[in-house]
Amino acid sequence: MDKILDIITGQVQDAFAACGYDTRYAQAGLSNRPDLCEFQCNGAMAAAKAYKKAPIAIADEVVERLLGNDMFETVEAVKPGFINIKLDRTYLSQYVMGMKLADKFGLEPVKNPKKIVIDYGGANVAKPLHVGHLRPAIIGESLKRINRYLGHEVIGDVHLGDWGLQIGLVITELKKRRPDLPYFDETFQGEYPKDAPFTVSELEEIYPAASARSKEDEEYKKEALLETAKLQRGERGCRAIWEHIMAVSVPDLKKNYDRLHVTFDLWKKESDAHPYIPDMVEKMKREGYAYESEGALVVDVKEESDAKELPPCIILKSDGSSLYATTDLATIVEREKLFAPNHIIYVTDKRQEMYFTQVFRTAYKTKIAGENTELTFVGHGTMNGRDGKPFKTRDGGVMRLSNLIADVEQQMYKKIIENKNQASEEDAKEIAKVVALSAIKYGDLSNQASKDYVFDMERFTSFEGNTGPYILYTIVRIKSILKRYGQETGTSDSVRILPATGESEKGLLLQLTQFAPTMETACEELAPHKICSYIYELANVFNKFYHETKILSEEDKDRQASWIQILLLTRDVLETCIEVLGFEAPDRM
RNA sequence: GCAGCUGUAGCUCAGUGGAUAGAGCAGUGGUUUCCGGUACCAUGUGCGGGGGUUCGAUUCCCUUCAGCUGUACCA
Repeated sequence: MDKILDIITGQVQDAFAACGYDTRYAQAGLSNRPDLCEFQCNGAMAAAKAYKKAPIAIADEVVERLLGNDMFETVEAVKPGFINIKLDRTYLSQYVMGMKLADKFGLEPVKNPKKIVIDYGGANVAKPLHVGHLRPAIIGESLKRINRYLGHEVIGDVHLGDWGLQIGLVITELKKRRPDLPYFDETFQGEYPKDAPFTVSELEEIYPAASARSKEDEEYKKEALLETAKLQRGERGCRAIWEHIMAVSVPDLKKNYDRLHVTFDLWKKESDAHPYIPDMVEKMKREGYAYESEGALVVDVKEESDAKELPPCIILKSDGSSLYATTDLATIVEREKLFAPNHIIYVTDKRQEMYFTQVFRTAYKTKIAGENTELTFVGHGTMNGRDGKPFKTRDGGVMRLSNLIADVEQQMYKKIIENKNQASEEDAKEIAKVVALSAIKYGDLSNQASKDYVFDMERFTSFEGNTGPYILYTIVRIKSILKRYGQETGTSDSVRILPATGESEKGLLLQLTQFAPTMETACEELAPHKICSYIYELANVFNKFYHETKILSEEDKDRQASWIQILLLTRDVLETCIEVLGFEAPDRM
């Protein structure tokens, strides 16, 4: 379906053209003065200079042409030169009916579907997921769903960190604690044990301990670097420990991501890029891109236009081992080979922006990434506590993701129990999980990804205000009415939407028409928060309508049936939106 | 030092080259038979400061102040 704004703009363009004005002045937009109109065109003011006429005179001429167009209820020129438009109610109701019958509510699939890889895990094996992993997971998941909804082919990749220093640290610490293990005996020739010498929780304790010690103890850190290099060279004992770490850690990570309804199509990891490294490095050297500097192998990425000094991109450390950039670049090699994507999107902390600038430039310069492979960095801000500082536990430690989720679920459970709407305690627990997820995800996604935000448990779990639970509440309320009415699905032959009578009803219909443009914008700008503000508005305008309209007791059955259709559409649009945001609504709460 | 980001109401956040800059929370006061009142309605001396471009700037440019972040072998 054509978008309503495009249709209006088309009409206005015709009018501009008929008056002898350039149609580029005819762009219509949503009104920023809802008290005056629904749509507006400001082009007369811009045109005034070019045509040396008073803006209001131009607006008057154009309006003259638009009067009598049955698409519009009113069209008027207002000083200094605004053209204000209200949509005809019959036209609007027909348009909304069209939305209801169309696939995806009339959203046109993208003309050129792209193959997109989204890299948004950022999790490291051997480390539990903590609150810092929340944002990339939530944002990336939503970007994946949005792009997919628009018709792109999207591959979500967790891209685990399993090849860096953190593994060396774990090996080193394990060696200190259990020197007797066969992995550390270089003369050992037999088979290593099948079971890991640690559990998940032990592993989760080992890493932080090792990390802390390496910051104080130079020798210890050197050893860890050595072990990392050994692992990357494929040394048997290190390799075996690495396998144990993977076996213990990956299922646990999956479990935690599942809990967030974050799913990946690929569980690739840094080590998967390892086989591509030698050839890649060789090629960079051969073609003259890479050279040795201060012992390391680097590629220059400076450009004339740079306002600041950009350090070269380090391809290999001076000890010959690979690092973050090595595997990221080799991963691009792999992705080009396996998928030949049009676009790779990285969702990580915004503090890594400069690093990704280096990697992207290196990738293009060395032709690892083709000219048609777009590389995009989506940097997200930090989740802070109420004090405005990075979110911590009460004693100042790093908050585990699972604990955070459990806290929110607990909070929701308390609220839901108070309602006494649930059949059983079991139901209440299930519902609490669903609502808690909406609180966490909506709380995150309703902020611009690039900005820091404050995680406020009280606010996010509230059923009032701009929150996930409020959105869910609205959906549940609609479902409840539909259930009582006895129609929870719409069949195409029953769709009849009458022209709106009240203002709140018209407002609801108008808001519904903005579904497609909102989705498109959110996709283009990689901005899930725009969907949040859209559904928040939609929920508001629905609740206003609901409050003014007694649906179930309406005696005019045609009118009532029409309202039911609007309710069905509103419910479906809301549910589609939260689906692409990455959460769902219960049937009651 | 250099570079980048941020600065909007008491708090948390939207927003746009245009007409009176919006929400939520908190506060206050309301809402005939309530389809879920976890709702709805009313109520607000705010775009860090200063220049510039423009018919028009919170939005674009310059400058200045404040906070945060980054700045070669961590990821």
